[in-house]
Amino acid sequence: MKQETVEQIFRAAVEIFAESGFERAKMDDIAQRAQVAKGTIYYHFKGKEELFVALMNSGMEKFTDVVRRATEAHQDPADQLRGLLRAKVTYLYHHGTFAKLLLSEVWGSKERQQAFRARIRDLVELIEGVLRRGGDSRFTSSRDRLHETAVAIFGAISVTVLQEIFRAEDRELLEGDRIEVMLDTLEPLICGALRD
Amino acid sequence: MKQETVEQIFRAAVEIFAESGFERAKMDDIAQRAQVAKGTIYYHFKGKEELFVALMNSGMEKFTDVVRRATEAHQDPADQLRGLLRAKVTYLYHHGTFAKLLLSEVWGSKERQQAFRARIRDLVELIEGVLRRGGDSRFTSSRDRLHETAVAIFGAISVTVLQEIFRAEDRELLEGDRIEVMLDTLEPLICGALRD
Amino acid sequence: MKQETVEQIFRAAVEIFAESGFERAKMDDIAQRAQVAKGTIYYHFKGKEELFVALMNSGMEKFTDVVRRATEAHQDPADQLRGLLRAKVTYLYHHGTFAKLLLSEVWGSKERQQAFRARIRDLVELIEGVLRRGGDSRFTSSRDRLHETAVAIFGAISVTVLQEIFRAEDRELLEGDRIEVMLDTLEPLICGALRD
Amino acid sequence: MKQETVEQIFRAAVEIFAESGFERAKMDDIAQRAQVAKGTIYYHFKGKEELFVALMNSGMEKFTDVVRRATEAHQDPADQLRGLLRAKVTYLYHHGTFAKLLLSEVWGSKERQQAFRARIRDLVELIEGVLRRGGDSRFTSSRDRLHETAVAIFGAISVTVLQEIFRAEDRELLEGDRIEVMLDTLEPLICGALRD
DNA sequence: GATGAATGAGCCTTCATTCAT
DNA sequence: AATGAATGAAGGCTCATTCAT
Repeated sequence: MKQETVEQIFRAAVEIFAESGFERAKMDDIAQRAQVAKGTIYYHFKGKEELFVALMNSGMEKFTDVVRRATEAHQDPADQLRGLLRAKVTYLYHHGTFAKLLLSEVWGSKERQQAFRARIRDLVELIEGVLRRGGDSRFTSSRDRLHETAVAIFGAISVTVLQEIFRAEDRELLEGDRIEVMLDTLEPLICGALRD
Repeated sequence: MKQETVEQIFRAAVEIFAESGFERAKMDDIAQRAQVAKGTIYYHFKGKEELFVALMNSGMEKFTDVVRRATEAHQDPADQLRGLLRAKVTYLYHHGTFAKLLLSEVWGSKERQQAFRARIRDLVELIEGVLRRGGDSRFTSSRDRLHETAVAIFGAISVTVLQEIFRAEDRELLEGDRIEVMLDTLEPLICGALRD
Repeated sequence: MKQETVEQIFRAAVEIFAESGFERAKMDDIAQRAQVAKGTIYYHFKGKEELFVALMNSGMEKFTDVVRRATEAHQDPADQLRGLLRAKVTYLYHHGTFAKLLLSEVWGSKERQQAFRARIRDLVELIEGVLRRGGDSRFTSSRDRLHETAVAIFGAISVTVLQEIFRAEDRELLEGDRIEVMLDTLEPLICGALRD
Repeated sequence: MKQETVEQIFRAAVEIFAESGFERAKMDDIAQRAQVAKGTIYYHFKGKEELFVALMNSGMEKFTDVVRRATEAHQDPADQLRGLLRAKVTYLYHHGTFAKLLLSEVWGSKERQQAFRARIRDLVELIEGVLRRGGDSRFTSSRDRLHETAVAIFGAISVTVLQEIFRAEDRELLEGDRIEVMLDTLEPLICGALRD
């Protein structure tokens, strides 16, 4: 069993889905990009939906892992938050194709999207955990709104990176130092959450 | 010329588009909900795309107006920011259908979506303006990252409200006081932007 | 609303379904034969299945009506049975396309086929009624097996006609007097049912 | 050369074909039920069609043999007819899966189906032979319609049994004495053919 | 202004068959 | 002998759009 084939399909699928969104993405295009016959996709995945879900789960898992590791590399909650921030921004900026999917295909009531949101919750909880540990060592008035705060931070980061990605696409270049600009922008905003 | 007919179509379209997203929304359904023949829609709009764009422009205009008025009702930048925040949160929470569209249909490279992003820029610039006025009165290191900060704030607010909307839908109720919770959560985060 | 279009589709569908059976029949072919766009079929019928069922119901209704009228034209049970026999044989022989469907698409457990069988039951009950009236006037040992007898008669007639139809197709001609041969063959067999 | 493998495929194929009919039957399902890889089927049979034909021939052969033996066990034509009747009814009732195929896959103009009909002709000729011998001993007006009569008898028996099978499936039980009921029903009908 | 029947390109999915191992 | 991954032609169904009335 060529694990390779599945890999090819996976890679092609991320690209096509990201370029066109779930609805407009054509199985034909995915097959073509993967250099595989259309039937081959259906040999490995039950259908478009399943392929997408598999993709998202795998993507979110990788993403969350990277962010989690960057977080756990530090002890101090403030450092953790900064590590998390940098990891998330960097990852999303360098996986623009995934970043677009992240914000465009989550919303909606279909199962697929609900499953997606469930995976995002893991990430939000990661943020929440850091905030909680940060808040323990000091007094925090928002102790009971940690979850909401984590969501807001998640949104701030995601939207900021996405907007930078579109900016870069318009100018047809990805500047490395834009990451630093985003970090400088987001850090004060977000780290305020530990001080309140 | 019945302006009424166009109104009916408009109202139906917002609902259908919000329920299903642009791609899944069917002209048939819009026609049915508007109690109009399908051909009638095409008599008034060039096509699905145009109908959607018209909708978005009108929606964004109303939305931006409300937020702008709430901002300009105050003098002090901090009050302005708080006013803007409350207005945006309240509006989005009460126009969940519009809120969903806002975050799900902006991303993508199609003209329609780019046009949409252009309208969002107005809103972001509104935020940016407040930040600028707030920063003028003090020294701010992020003076040159006002735009990025505004985007981040926009994202934080939008995602927070959207997540609350889904939460409410899961529990099948819209609690009024959730707005206060969101405000309490977002205010410290966002207003930090004035203090940095 | 052109009732005509539906008629065209109907006529084309009977032909195609009869030629190829339900499974092999292609919507494309039906559309082509009906000189209608494929979408038009779907505008009038929910799908292949529904089209087929509509067809069958309409076909069986017409068929049963003809047979019923031929039966009720007589008073004496024996005459009724002969009338029924002649009507059924003649109708099936002249509607070979329908006759084929009758025996090839009834068997199977799908809903469609069960619905079909339900319609056949009407016909069988018609036969059963004649047998009952015929049996009342004499003593009949098979009084309690009237239904089974009716089914057997139904089978004898249907299979006989169908075999003649294939015979005719092989020889590429439909001989009118074959009907008389079939009647002469079936009458003694079937009318025996009244005498037992 | 494992004859066993072919046996497994054969057994699985009968089941699947009977459950779904030729068209809906999937090679995948046959392979799965036979606990064999799909390729294996193609190693032993040229394709779906050939597999089915092999099946039908083998099935019809077995069936005809049973019926023939039951017929030849008697001397008197009337006894032969009764023996034939009992054998056919019993066999079909106990091989419901085969019985369904018998009536659903014969009709149609495809080679496969014509080949099938040729095999059925053997059976019909068996009946015809009995009738001829029966008629020899007496005077029979239907002497020249023996073939047609045999076909009618074939149809009466087959349809009756099939209808009983479906009845049994609906009630989810196979009653042994239903066979006697069918025999009691069919005997008078059929044996009349000898007396006319 | 409004209608709704008709259109047909487009897309997802199925499945018999092949073939390298 | 047997396998099962890969294939691709085929077919059912959708839906935005058109147009005669």
